[in-house]
Amino acid sequence: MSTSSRFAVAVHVLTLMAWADEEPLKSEQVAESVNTNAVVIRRMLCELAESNLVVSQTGSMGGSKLARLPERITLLDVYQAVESRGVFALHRHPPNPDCPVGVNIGTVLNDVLDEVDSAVEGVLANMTLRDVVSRLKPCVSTRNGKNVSTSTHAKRKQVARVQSVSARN
Amino acid sequence: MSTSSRFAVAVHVLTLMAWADEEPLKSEQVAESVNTNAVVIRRMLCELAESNLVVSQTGSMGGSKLARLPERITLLDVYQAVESRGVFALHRHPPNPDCPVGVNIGTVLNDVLDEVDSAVEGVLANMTLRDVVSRLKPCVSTRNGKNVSTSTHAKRKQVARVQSVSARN
DNA sequence: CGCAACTGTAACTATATTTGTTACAGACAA
DNA sequence: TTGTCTGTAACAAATATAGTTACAGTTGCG
Repeated sequence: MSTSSRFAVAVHVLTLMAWADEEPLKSEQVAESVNTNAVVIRRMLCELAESNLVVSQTGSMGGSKLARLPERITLLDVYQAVESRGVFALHRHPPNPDCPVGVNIGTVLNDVLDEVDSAVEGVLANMTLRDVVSRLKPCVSTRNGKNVSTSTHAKRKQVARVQSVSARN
Repeated sequence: MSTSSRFAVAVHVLTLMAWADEEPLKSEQVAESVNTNAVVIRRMLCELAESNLVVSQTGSMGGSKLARLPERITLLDVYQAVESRGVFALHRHPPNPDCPVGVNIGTVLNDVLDEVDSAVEGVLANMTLRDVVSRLKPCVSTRNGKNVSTSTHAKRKQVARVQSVSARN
């Protein structure tokens, strides 16, 4: 369904910043954790900055940090900052207006899709970045020593997620 | 987010069949209402048949119809038949396992994304094809005379949906 | 000042996924 | 046995996301 990992990456990025506390992070550092190119991160940081979730500083000693405390950033904020469209799309081309079903199905579908979107938003509104960090902490052993390598990319339930298995060059 | 209209088209197709009652519809007829190519429809009908939502018959006088009554087909059935992945995707490439956040964010995200998926499924499970048809009927004037051309493809809320405005060739 | 370290952004390329098309084998009713 | 359909392969087109290179503009500091 979704072919984009924008939400996942955005949460990852902001979690890094919450984890780093007030220390500004450089796009290069973030890119290393996310395992992607720094420009990809900077692009996303711009979007997050437009939604006032992060603040960035240019120049030497620059970097980005959260614009407010992690408990004041919900995953809904993140979602709205980086995903422009709703969960489902309507027809690529408008259906046939001469068909009694075709002419009206869009209206009905819109209602359904709005309900779906609201449900998603409801879930995301109930979790903050602070919650994410809390859920993260217990995994990272006791903060000293090396971290226990829990199987991160386990498949969720039986649904196949878009997730490349390939290691990078 | 979703770049696919599979769910919308599938609901459209099945609604046509519910509307047609027991009369088998030809892929060509369905394609005309959906405003696409008949092969696209046949492909989707195969998926719907695999999930036992429709039955098709080859040969002359063939066509497809619902495999059971519209009130016994939920939109969740439709969703599961045509959308293979969950609402959000994880990272394309696994995050850096040497980073305390990177190594664990996947686990946390999986939990969140599962919650989202469940919410979506909950909404879809509560609506049947029969409901869709009922919501459709009031729009189609009184079944005689010409249908009132309600603005079908209105944008939902303020979110931009993937929806081409272009008329076809 | 002038350099070095960063961000912001444009312009591409590479990948992935969905949709549209043409073509044809096989099923089936009359 | 012929004409009408479905099933499906094979491929082109369209769309969207992600990755890359390049460079202008900011900022801190010697």
